[in-house]
Amino acid sequence: MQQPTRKQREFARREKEILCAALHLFDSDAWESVTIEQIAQQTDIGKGTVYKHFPSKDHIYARLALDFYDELLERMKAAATSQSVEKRMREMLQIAFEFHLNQPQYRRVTQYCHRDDFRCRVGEEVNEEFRMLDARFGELTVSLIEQGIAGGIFPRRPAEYTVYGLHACFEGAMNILWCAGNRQIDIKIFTHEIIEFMMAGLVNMPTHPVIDN
Amino acid sequence: MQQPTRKQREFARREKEILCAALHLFDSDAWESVTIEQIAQQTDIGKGTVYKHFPSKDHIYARLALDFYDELLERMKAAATSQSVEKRMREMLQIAFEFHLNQPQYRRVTQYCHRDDFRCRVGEEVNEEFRMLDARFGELTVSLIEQGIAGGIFPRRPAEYTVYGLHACFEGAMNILWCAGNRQIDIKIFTHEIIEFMMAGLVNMPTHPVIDN
DNA sequence: TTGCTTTTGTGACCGGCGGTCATAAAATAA
DNA sequence: TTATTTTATGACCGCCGGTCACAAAAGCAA
Repeated sequence: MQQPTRKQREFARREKEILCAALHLFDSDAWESVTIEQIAQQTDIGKGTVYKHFPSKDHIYARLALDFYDELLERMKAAATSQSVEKRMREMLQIAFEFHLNQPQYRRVTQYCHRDDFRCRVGEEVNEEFRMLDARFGELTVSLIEQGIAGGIFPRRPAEYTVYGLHACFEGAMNILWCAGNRQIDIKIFTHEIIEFMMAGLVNMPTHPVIDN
Repeated sequence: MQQPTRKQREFARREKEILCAALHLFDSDAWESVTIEQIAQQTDIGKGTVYKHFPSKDHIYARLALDFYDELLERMKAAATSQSVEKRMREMLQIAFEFHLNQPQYRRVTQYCHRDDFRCRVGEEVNEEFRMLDARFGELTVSLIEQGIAGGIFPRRPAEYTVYGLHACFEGAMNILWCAGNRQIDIKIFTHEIIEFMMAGLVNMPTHPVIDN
């Protein structure tokens, strides 16, 4: 495989600049009103050049979200190592919360990109990237839940069902944090409460009555 | 206070027709592309007439969501009556899920109206209605949690913290249900799992160490 | 270095939309 | 029936996503 040419490197560098400019501009309540023209001006290129890099505005959102989740997944994988299953689960949840909270500029693109009408619009190729990401997040969590079940810490039930509660709670918590607006929520108390709630749910759900082994 | 005049009744009737037409049109992935012109045509009125009823398109979304939540709140209040606290909590959660799932046409306007950038745009009067609704939902849930704490069913902790977990989990669950798209989720299993998860979390969270009585 | 060809960047343009407003249509009062 | 007031309306405006004809830059051969 050949090294990228100087022109290809220049193209890639400019694409990163577009994404940086976009993310910076999206970091406000007016994120949906940000125009392609504004992104082009902030990147110091022509408007038509943006379309050389991205088929549509939605693809800019998608790329930003995919890059964000790619890195979150790596961080969570790197953390799930040495301690007990329960500690690893807490640590993974903590990392997930902190990763979101430390990069609030991504909040709108990540929320927007969850929507299935959005995913319809961006087409099959980008959708496949999202599905693969979802699958890898699922694998990571299900695997840890299954280790917990095997170790007797979590109740015996299908891990792919148990993950529903974790997933719902995490996503809802992020929505609440981002939608808090001017309502005063102590973020540390909130995330602590949510993690305790999740762990209490995870550990104490009733054993699934239909497991046959 | 005078009875509304025939003209005022006619105006109110037409406003309900506009909302019905809008809801019907919003019930697809293309909901954001629905135009005021289309709503006007479906209602058999002129485009300018829509603006006699609603200051902006966002106000149409807002009114639909407010009406939806008003009715949900009444249903949940009516249910929280006779049984044990735990049964009442389960019943309230069940009602909340069923109410959403039985009226999927509201899914997009309800999700959209949670966003704080949306709430900034619709102005203070509509925002106040949303805040009052949020407060009433909070009161209903906190009150039931406090009854559970007093009855020894739920751990002693500030109810306004405990509600965080419930709130996050419910909101996240609805997001997942609506965003499932073509992914196959068995809705009955999913909602059952989520309610079990919530109840397990609610009942088993550690007692809050800083309560002083 | 020059001239020709190819590649790439660009901003004028197009079609469509939210929202406005001048005016037509309808309602009311005398 | 006529004049006045009220209300509905759709042409219009400004703006935006996305396109494309062409200008500018890059590459190549002589």
